[in-house]
Amino acid sequence: MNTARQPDPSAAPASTPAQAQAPAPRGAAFLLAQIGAHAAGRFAERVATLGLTPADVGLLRMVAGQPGRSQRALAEDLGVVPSRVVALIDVLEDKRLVERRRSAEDRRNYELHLTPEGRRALGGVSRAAAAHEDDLLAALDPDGRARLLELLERVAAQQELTPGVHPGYRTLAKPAAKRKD
Amino acid sequence: MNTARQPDPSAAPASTPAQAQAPAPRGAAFLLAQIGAHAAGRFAERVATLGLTPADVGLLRMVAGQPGRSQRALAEDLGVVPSRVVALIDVLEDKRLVERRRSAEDRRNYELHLTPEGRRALGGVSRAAAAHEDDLLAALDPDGRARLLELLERVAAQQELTPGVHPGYRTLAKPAAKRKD
DNA sequence: TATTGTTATACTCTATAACTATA
DNA sequence: TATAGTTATAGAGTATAACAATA
Repeated sequence: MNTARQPDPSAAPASTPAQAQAPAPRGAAFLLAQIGAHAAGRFAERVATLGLTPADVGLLRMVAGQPGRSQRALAEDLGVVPSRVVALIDVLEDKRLVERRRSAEDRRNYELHLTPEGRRALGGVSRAAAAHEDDLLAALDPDGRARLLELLERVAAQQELTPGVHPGYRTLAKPAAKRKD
Repeated sequence: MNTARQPDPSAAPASTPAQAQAPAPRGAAFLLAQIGAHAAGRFAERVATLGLTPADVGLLRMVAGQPGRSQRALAEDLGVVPSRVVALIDVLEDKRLVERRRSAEDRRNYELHLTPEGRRALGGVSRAAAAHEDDLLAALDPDGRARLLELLERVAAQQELTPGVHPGYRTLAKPAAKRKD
């Protein structure tokens, strides 16, 4: 679906002083953000063919990894407000991928479990993720991929990123400069 | 901020096939998306202290790199609709960072230029970006950073990502599964 | 008639806060 | 009174499409 894409280098600027300042950021941080957004977008396209959003996938994985958690616990892990988990789980329950079971111990909360269909869906996701990985890293041979993985793992650990949870659930860019005129 | 974190293997589902399937994605593609979103968020926080959003920064850089472009040309480069560029430039013009000048050749369009203040702001952004890079890659020594950069550049090139433009302007996650019930 | 830029409108997503049911 | 979950409401952000000025 995303077709138009040529950078159009024909319209190159001749000689601008600002050109020397910040024409295009070429640091690793920028590349990480750029490639990361690209990767997220491509992954979203892939799982969309399975009828899922990236958020759905994250929830499915979380429920699969820790069955029986409450919605509130999930909300905390994801860094979102409980009401949002309601909507997310509603979708998955409508699709019969996740089940709400009233807790016997404390009947206020639910225990979330995957249905057999949910497990099947997660299998499809795994295949999509593998294909995604392969496409995204097509530029690198197995050795290059291993080196990249190792470097990324070090960065993620130092930045204290929760394994398996990416911050796409929280609102990223906050208001920044709220002008009052 | 995210405190609770134990995977709680005690609650292990004994024999759930899904557990072996996808508890937490640990591939490079996922890490790229995770770290990328994290990096984007941190960068947004930094430039917010300068009164700018990441979108503002991208526009400023683009105008600096190729002064005199029209809004429509910018819209095409960014992959957004022209009406959005109006709003983006409005903000920058209100802040006196960018100037609209009527083109003499074709009075329908504007030529966009940075003001001196705009150049100053971009200098601040460069400093913020450098600090950001340093913080983000604190886990790596200069050699590790160089290796990471080289790997990322190869991936970006193969994926045909436009240098200096990240896809944060377009709507990323599309509706996916629009149910009709 | 075609094109640049603008404005008006609608839609989607998300958080806030009030509400219910259990404890 | 406190907590898990739900619902209602409002706000921000964005695309679509109609519009004005110029070519």
